[in-house]
Amino acid sequence: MNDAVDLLMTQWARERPDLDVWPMGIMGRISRLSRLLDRELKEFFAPHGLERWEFDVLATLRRSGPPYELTAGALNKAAMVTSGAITNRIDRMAARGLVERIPDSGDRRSVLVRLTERGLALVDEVLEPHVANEARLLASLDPRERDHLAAALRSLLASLGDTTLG
Amino acid sequence: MNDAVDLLMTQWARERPDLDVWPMGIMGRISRLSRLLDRELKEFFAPHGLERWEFDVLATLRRSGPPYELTAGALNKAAMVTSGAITNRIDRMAARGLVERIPDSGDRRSVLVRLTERGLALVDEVLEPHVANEARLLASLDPRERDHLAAALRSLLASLGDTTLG
DNA sequence: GTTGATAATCTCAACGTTGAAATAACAGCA
DNA sequence: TGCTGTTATTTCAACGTTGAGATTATCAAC
Repeated sequence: MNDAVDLLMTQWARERPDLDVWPMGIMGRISRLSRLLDRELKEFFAPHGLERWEFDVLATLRRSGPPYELTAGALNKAAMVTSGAITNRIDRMAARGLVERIPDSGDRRSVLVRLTERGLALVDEVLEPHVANEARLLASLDPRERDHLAAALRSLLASLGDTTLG
Repeated sequence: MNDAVDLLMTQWARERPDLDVWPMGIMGRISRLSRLLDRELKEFFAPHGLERWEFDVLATLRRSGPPYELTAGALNKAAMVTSGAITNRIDRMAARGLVERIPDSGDRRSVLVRLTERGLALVDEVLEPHVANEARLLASLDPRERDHLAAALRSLLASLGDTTLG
């Protein structure tokens, strides 16, 4: 089965036969997959009244365990966005009552962001169907392929230095 | 070697042992890789005076072959963005003299976007080092791993219906 | 205890995308 | 020829992020 990147590479082979564009076979696919999958997740979360970035923040706090709080800095590293973006996200989510800002008694420069009861209930309600939806999107891979794919991606991520969540 | 997604999945295993979150091992990695690689490409193009989206448009036109022109619609499908984004991109690139708008004599609703000499020269100058930079980013994978990874990603992309460039 | 360097967050203007509405042109057909 | 439905592009306000600077707090060394 061919995909859009095969077509793209065929075009390069014709136009620039002097170049071996093999890296595009991986880079191009990661980029296109990321866009396609983002769209799917957006569609999934919309009926739940959530933006994807909101779910990401909720999930990051949820999986950190009780008391479901992290500093703003930890959140922005986990989300791979800038500090300005996290301030903005926390503002909006606090306005919706999903998280609350708590002063960090240990370090007054820091702000702790804590899941409210409402935020906790929402993420726990959405989590299982979300994972099921992700499984649906990956259903074309059999279990062996999944493991190999995850392993290859892990090795690439680690080689690029992505070894901590913040 | 572990990566950030291993940590994330460990947290879920502790907090929600009832759920098998295996899909995150693939979805999370594609998402994080896409961000990391985007940053790297941005850094690569900056010294060449190019934004990543500019290079994408130039490359799409270049690989389509002489006369290096495509409709605005073909460009927005290839770039996976909306029509509004493409109008904006063409405006800016035309202002920089990298592309020009040509009326489509066959269909007056369409606009053909054509690489200028300057745009052609620029993309041909940047292409080889760009591919070399991509190869550097993927250098941790040996040739067999590359092929397997590309094949798994192709199969996933194709299963999601990404089989044409526009 | 003051100084200087570092760190965490917030602020805000610039940027680019989205999504929907507007405009213009095509195609088929009565 | 005149309708009707569809397609291609542009327009534009709303949205969220970036990137840099401002603010406030910490820490180590003097």
